[in-house]
Amino acid sequence: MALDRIRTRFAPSPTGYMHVGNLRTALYAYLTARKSGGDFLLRIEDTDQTRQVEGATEIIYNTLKETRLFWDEGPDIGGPYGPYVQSERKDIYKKYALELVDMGAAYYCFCTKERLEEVNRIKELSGQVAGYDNHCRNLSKEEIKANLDAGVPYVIRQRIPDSGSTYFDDLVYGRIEVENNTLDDQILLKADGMPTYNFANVIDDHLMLINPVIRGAEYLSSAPKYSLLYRAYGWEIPDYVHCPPVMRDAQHKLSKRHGDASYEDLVEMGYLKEAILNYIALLGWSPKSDKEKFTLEELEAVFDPKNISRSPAIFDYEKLKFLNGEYIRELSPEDFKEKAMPYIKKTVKGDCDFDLLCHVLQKRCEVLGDISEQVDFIDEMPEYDIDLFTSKKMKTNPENSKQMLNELLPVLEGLNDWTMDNIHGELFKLIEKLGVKNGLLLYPLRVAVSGKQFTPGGGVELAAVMGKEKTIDRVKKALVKLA
RNA sequence: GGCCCAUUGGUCAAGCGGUUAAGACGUCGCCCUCUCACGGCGAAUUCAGGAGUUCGAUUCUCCUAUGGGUCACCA
Repeated sequence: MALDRIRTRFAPSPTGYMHVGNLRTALYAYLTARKSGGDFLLRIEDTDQTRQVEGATEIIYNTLKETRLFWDEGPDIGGPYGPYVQSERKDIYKKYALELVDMGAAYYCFCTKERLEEVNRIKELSGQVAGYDNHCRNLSKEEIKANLDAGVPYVIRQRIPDSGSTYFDDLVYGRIEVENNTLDDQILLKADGMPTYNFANVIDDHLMLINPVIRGAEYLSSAPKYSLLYRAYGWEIPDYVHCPPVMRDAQHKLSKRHGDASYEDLVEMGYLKEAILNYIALLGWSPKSDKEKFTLEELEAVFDPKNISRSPAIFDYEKLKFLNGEYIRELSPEDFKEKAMPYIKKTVKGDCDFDLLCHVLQKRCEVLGDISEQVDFIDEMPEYDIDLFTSKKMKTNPENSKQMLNELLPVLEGLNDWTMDNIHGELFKLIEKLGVKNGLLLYPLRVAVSGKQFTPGGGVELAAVMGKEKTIDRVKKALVKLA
């Protein structure tokens, strides 16, 4: 349609958290704009006065900033088409609604909620489809004036043509056309003077020169009504990009209300922002190549809304984890340490070689949140059974473990410069002297020092991480246990 | 229920009339290895079903099934 400048918008309603599906929609809108050097704007849809949530807008700002989805126009930075908060645009909607009434494309409706409920109840009983019965469609001018003068509360409804059909074009779904008689005379302006989403989005998107309009697929079925509105005003109908939902499983959408993680939750669990963004970009969209790892900048270059999928995508934590692991492994040792330390500190209050610990941890960490448990043996020796010394693969058992521990204890005690290289050197000399396999000596050391089946790092590494005193102490205790 | 949309391995997906039906995650096996992991190699698993159209359908059409969305003074 309009081939002018690409302008997209992210228009969340402030609910108090960032939904993963919403974030993806924001991402797609952002990318679509950036790809073509267009504008990306932020608009807050807060027309439901009953659902105001304290601090909700801040969360939206923060999430977008954290993920580097910077906007060119928005409530905080302004812009030529403001205000960008719908509740501040009340007068604008009213003006346009009245204009519609004048044109005959909308009308005053004085029906009470009670009446509407009654109508729907009766319709349901008789097996009819719910919906407005057009009761106020043809009130006389006098009736309307009398009601208005008497201060009877009213809403303004869209007058849908009785016949004909309406279509719109979607970049991912193609052209969708429906019969007008399946459409309802929806409310445009509520009794409190606020517009409904169905009205506000049309006015705002037009006034803010938005094209294409990118949003969730739940609006697919109301889009024809919007076309009717655009047409009534003589405005150009924008192109649409409807994004399929992100699902928890085959039949449920991802939803915070049902316990699914929001963006903030994922971050708290220890997922990296870059990994989250990368993953959700791939949920319902795919590049024309095998490439899967993308920076935001790379996405900006290759993204094309035409490649968005038409079917719902199930959110797969396994894949997110994998991707997160990839991002973690790419971190510089310094960055990893900075991110990992808070999680390490949850279970390690004492001292140890944190640099070395981080070094061994980085390769074994998919989600930062797992770290706490991975290092929980460092401060305090866990209870363990001597069966742990038995490893078929290492050919160890409590008996030979005891032997080996007895062999390595004096070696460790005699070591003055407690570095990983030295420990490694001395122990391997011993291995050679004894003529045994590495594992036979080292596996028991690892168990003695950690009391765990799996640990980040082997015996030598753990000994180096924990220090001489603690290592020797634990080896001695293991010997007592094995006696 | 009406209307709209969708349907390729367990998951994300490529494909756009002729392919050995990519790739990734996950799973399994092997190698590496002082555990686990990382890394390397390999394997198994898919076109929802049925009619058409066509020399030929995963690709086009229709029907069925299944799933989703929507029918609010919520967005």
